[in-house]
Amino acid sequence: MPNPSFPLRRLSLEAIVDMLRGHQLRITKNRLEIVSILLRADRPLSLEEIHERAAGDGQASDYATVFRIMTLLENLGIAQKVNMNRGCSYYELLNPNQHHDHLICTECGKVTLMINSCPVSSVERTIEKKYGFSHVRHSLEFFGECPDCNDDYR
Amino acid sequence: MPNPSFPLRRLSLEAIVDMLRGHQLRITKNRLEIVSILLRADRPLSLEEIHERAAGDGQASDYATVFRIMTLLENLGIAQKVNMNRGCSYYELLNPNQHHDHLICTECGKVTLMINSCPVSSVERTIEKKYGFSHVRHSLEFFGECPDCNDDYR
DNA sequence: ATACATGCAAACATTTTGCTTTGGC
DNA sequence: GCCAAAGCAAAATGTTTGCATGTAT
Repeated sequence: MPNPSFPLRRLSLEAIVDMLRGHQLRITKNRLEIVSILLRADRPLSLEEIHERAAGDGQASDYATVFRIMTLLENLGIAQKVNMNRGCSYYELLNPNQHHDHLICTECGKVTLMINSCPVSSVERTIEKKYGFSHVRHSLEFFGECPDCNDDYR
Repeated sequence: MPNPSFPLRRLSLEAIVDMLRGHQLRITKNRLEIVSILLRADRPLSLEEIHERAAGDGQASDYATVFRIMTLLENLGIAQKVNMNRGCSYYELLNPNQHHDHLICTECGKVTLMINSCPVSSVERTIEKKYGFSHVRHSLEFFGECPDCNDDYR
């Protein structure tokens, strides 16, 4: 589904709106609001969290609409699911200029973004050659106990 | 919950049985069968798949029992969930002597195990120091299109 | 005006729990 | 025999769809 004619070049509301337009998709209040919420988020959000935050600005947008918009953004390559090892899906926008991985506390759930230290990106091309795969991407999360939750010395 | 007095030293039915005993847990037909299924599996299995395979050997064990046994094995550190980016959880046994990561085809779902090439394990200690986390582990999956599914040149 | 997007409601899938019965120790 | 584990059934949770209405183009 991602249309190579309209790549996302930077992470901004305007760039995403342009991409939607490029796919003949409509610019609606719900889409603008959800993208805006994701742009402001400092960690991946669940559908429920997105739904709540959208409701904060007035009347709630529908949960199914949140689901459909996130599915759309995912199919367009604008957003992606993040593995939080929980019972539901978490989403974040995909920044074409800056990759990051996640460090997640298994106790309190706090998410630390690890920017520009990815030990894996360079391996993807190697894997494509070695295994004959194409379009290889990765999902890398570290899980552990953050300093606040680690009670080894209490 | 994992009891340091009874670490899993190798991946075998006997070693896992010993670990269950060490925790005063009972050795039941269901537990033996599910561990045996997981030992035979060459890829992570969903609860439903485990349930099906267990049913194959006679009368079906209960789905809730499969769930409870997998939750137990996970809490003991014998098994772990693997992120397959699907609608349900997949489990595999954790081999204390040999780490592997996964290469998953987004089209057909085929899973390739990548043994002994993990580019990340060595980073865990660094992350513990840098971020003050403890007991850091990781989850790393590569997603792409396998040679059979890649239709770029057809 | 014409689709596409939304809201609402319901269906579906998966996970999880309560409680009685069974069986490992 | 005792208590943990299993079986059964139902609840809880999260995801997905159908269809009538609203709205961006």
